[in-house]
Amino acid sequence: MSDIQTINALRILQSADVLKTRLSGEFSAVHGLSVNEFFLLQHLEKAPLNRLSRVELAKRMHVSASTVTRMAAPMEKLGLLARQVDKRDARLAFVVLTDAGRTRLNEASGTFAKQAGYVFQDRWEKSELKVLSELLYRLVVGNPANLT
Amino acid sequence: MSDIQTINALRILQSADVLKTRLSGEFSAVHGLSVNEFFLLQHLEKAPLNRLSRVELAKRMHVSASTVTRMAAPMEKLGLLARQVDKRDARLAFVVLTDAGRTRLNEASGTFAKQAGYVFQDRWEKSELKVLSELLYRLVVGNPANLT
DNA sequence: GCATATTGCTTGCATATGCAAGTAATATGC
DNA sequence: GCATATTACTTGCATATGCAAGCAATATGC
Repeated sequence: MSDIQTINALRILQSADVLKTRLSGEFSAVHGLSVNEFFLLQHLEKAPLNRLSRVELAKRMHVSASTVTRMAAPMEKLGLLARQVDKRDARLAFVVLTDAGRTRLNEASGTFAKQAGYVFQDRWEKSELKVLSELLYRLVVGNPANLT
Repeated sequence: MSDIQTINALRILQSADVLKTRLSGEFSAVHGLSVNEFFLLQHLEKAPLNRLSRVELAKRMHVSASTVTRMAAPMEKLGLLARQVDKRDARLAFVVLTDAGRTRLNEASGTFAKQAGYVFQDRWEKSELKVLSELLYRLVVGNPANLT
């Protein structure tokens, strides 16, 4: 447990755990969303036409296609998502963000920002947060999963 | 999707996903360990007497006590861990790192360092890695889960 | 010192997720 | 243009994990 790269990897993994733990509580309680469902909505909002095929969504979320199938079903029933079959290619079943989904996402984004604020406030200067974001950017840049 | 704190939180979560994906493949293939089992071994190695109660281990790993119970059982059978009941308090069942466990951990640590190297090399100067580690340190300092 | 509360661990049940197989649609090679 | 391969999605099964209940041991209040 020594070289700087190992330490950074460990700290990133642990920081993510801390963040996820903080988020998941309030997310399910206040918004009825899991953290992963929140990310699903975000990927759709960022996508052209607010829609993505299930396979593409799976890649961006770092989950399997079956997980997307199973996550989308209940969210469709709630009206947060819709299914849209492609006319040219009947295999494609897009997941589309509905207005209700966008509304829910906006509410949850507030919670996300609030929790991120708790975590970072008072321990980092604004300039340091900027440096941190730039260093982390190199880890996620080019990754289709990147939401920032 | 705007303020710097939100962006940093998102990037940390995504970076952790990238790292975990990279690690889990080689870990299970080469060492027969999941990433979480690797962390379990690390927590024990860092602990006094190389042992921790199940409850304490659960806290440090950010998992439930039942998960520790279930993770430890097969690792005990493999001889990587041992169970040690406290004489004073018969409720306490320590999880202890065995020599075989330490050996396995050392092998896996090499893999971890190698993968961390792949991720960070060529994209960060040594000095930047130092800055990154210091900024991340504030997220994990004081956390009993911190391994660095 | 006894009744009650708390603590540490385990187990049953529910949920989440991956993998592999299955199905249907489209693409490719000839 | 037909046979085969590939792609997109779904489903069955296995594993991982949390929560709540259960159990046993210890601590606490009186």
